[in-house]
Amino acid sequence: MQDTELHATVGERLRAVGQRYTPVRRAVVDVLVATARPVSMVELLDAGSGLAQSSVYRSLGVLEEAGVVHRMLGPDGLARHELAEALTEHHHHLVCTSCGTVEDVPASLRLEQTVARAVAQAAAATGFRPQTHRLDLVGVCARCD
Amino acid sequence: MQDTELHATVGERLRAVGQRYTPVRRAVVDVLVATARPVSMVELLDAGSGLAQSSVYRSLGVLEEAGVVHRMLGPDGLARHELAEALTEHHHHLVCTSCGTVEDVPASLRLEQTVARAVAQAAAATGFRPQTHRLDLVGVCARCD
DNA sequence: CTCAGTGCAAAGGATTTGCATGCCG
DNA sequence: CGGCATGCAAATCCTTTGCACTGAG
Repeated sequence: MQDTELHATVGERLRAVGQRYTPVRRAVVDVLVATARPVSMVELLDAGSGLAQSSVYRSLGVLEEAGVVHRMLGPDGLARHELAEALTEHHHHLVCTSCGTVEDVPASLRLEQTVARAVAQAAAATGFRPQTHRLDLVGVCARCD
Repeated sequence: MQDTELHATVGERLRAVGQRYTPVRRAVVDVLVATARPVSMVELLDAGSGLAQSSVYRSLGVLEEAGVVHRMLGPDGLARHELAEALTEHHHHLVCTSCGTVEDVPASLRLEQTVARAVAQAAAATGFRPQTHRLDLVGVCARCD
């Protein structure tokens, strides 16, 4: 997706939930687009020049409600944010237990099909209503190894 | 695994890392065994009669280092602990976005094989050294639905 | 003018740590 | 005896919230 198009989509989604696409929110989205992996608050504050911490937290909250960003928790317990899959594509994570970094890895079709089957099975057996799934590969990244 | 046997194994693992199997640690393990799903700190403190919060945190830390318990973070950002898979068996999680509860679901052989393939692929492509993986099905549990 | 967005500072909440005590080895 | 485990309380750290200011509509 082109950046221009993406920003337009983000704007639409925000308006859809009665929110505006403000400078801070745009700055946050820009960082997320540029990084293309779940980023921590520290990274966001470093990258987005001069943003107030609370504003970033609030922007992320709004963007999350709008379905634009997705929040996850890294192995260190710190929150990480990335663009929602609706704006990127379904992927999984390589979680480094050494440095805490989380990288994206594209999902394979075959794997997804199998997961879908497992999901359906679990749902049928337990009454659980699945919404999405997460597959994280936990280990040590090339840089720490 | 029998409880007796399990406690013996836990004791061994602790000694292997130069730690003792103390009353508090045993109490914590007892709760984890009885619950058979990731439990929050609150649940641990409620279940384990009269344990000091800090002691439980410290015990969990030691047990984690010994490879006896596994720590994860629920959708609410609160830590949850369960027995490590070496002491139970490989399984996945049903994560309820409504109440934050995490339930276990056994892993299917077929799924595991596919995942293993995906893991190997990712490792080869990125230099990532995988140690384990997590598959969480996120949705709403039967009780909240 | 009105109201949402922003920044700063203070509050909140889970987790960690310092320190004194008690127990096991 | 010596050292680790424990409990209590204080300290940390990430995150959230209160409040006043600013800018867009």
